[in-house]
Amino acid sequence: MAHTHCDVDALSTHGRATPFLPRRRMPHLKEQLNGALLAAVRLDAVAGAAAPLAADRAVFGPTKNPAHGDLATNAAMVVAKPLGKNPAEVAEKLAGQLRAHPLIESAEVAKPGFVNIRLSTKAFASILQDIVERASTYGHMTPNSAGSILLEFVSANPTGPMHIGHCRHAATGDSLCRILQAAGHKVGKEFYINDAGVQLEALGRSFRFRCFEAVGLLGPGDVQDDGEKITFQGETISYPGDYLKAFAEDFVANKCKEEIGGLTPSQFAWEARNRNLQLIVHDLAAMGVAFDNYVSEQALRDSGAVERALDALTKNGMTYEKDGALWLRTQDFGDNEDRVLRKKDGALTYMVPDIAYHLDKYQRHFDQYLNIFGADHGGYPPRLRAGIAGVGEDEKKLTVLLLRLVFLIKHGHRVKFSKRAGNFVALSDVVEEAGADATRWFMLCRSIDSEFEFDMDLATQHTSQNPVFKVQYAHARICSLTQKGLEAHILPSTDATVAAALLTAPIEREMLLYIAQFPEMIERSAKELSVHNVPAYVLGLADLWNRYWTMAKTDDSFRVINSGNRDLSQARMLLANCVRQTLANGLSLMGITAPQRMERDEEDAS
RNA sequence: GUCCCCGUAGCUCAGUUGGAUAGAGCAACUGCCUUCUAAGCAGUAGGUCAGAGGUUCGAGUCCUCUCGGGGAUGCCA
Repeated sequence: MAHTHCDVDALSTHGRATPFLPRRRMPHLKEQLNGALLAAVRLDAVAGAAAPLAADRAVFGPTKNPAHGDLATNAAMVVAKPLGKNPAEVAEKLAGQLRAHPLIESAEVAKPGFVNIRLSTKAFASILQDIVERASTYGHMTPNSAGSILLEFVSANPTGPMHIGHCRHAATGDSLCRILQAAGHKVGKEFYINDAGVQLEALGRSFRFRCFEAVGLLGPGDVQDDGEKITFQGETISYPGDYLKAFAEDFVANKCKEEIGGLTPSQFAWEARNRNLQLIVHDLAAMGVAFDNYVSEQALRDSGAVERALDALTKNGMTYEKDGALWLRTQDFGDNEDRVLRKKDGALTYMVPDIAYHLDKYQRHFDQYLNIFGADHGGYPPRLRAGIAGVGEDEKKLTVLLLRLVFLIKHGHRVKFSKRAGNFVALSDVVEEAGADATRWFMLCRSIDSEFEFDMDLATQHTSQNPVFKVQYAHARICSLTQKGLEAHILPSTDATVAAALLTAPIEREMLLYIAQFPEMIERSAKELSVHNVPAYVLGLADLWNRYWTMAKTDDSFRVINSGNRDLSQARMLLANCVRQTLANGLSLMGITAPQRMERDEEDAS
């Protein structure tokens, strides 16, 4: 497992039938074939006693070479060794069994012991039929057929606007939610607001300074500004960015000096907090991301949850006193050393509210808890686990994904940013410049374990080979084709079996096999908690469609409409619609629109 | 020091619990629009999968070691 997270297996509950739940749907093609494979291996004539050894490793997989058929299995090789038999012999027996299966046209043995199969017309028909019947839910499990998950992501501090890093978090979290929902999980999206403690006090000081500045309350010697750092009445202004100036000017607009001067520090802090939060919600909305729930740290503190968590930790013996401080045994959960919960001076560390928050999550009884943190928070997971276990909950239900950094590339160079100077690449700027669709695409297309360079010059290209537009274009083309078909009275075939029998061109078979893999792709993404497979998948499908499309440019016999054969035209129209549906479903997993039309800009065309 | 992640084409990165001849996008070169949208397609070129051992029918993938890059290791949050 490549990811920086733990207990992935605990999340992979899909694909395994839960006894109390009905089977969510008919098994898809690959599941049926794998089932048939295992049944065949289990026969005494094939592997018999060795079959259990094959249960995990023997599967059908796609072939890279068309000469190897539609699908291939390694089952014979897996099983031959423990049986002490020749893989080719086992493969021959296995192939003999598989040939009898209605979804299998032919089964042949190849070199070391592969069994290569070709699918029957019935199998190809079932692919088409499945998509027609399931439409926008094709590839999905029945909703809520798998465990519930509370997914926390972004949780940006309400101290300023969101930057490009949050962008990746937002896109990843939202897409992961969609993938997990498609895999049958019930998912809650949650945002934790760090609106208490020293951070918020610092925000209040900064905002108070800007308000005083805006209303003309600054006294002589109040402000020191050496270009690097601003201090106000001897205290550092931690958030010097212009956004607080704008908030301040708006806030003081209808207020007199006395009114401003009479406000308490916490009133300033809360005012700034509210305005920042509003900005965050607004920025997220621009990306199409919305949360189901926002949890305020301050509200948790007010409710007494923090004290309760601390009490639980001490009561359960997960803590000890040393050097006048209270420590948590985080080493038991992989930490290098134990961590302090209550400092010598009596103040609690940030860990306690965080643990209280997680206790609050657990009290809402989800099956799993999933957090997306920045990779710079790599120290968190062991501490959180220790805390969760310490309050008597099952820390194995927590999975933490660590998401790596994003760098913005403009004109071929990394854009430098410094939080100190208050200049950073704002999420809103990225979305405004590249659009929500392209932004989401690029934020999703890399494994979360890789740092990634967001190339603005590529993302904003509408004229060149921008992958987002390529996929959307393929979708729009099929919509356009369907429209043309309507005008020509060529409707998608309603008989999948007839259609499948006519769709015999290699590229057509390739497309059918490809769209048949969509459900597996979702399952795999949900199991691995990864998002980057989705863009890769839809791009691959768009490529296939575009290739098919262009073939008709030079060979009329590949045209969908006017192919000279009405049944064939209708069969191809059905295939086109199934490809379109799969593209749309894939884009939907990323939260990217699937446009019906794409008009070419005059500017872009030049 | 310890732990985690990364190292694959000129660049950015995929590579499905170990499978057959290692892929995509961008960049480069050559072709293809009287036709269902050329925001497209075909072809060419580009690789000691960081390195060395090991495991086996079979390794980019698993194990060990080495070398590089990044992150985590506060009584900060």
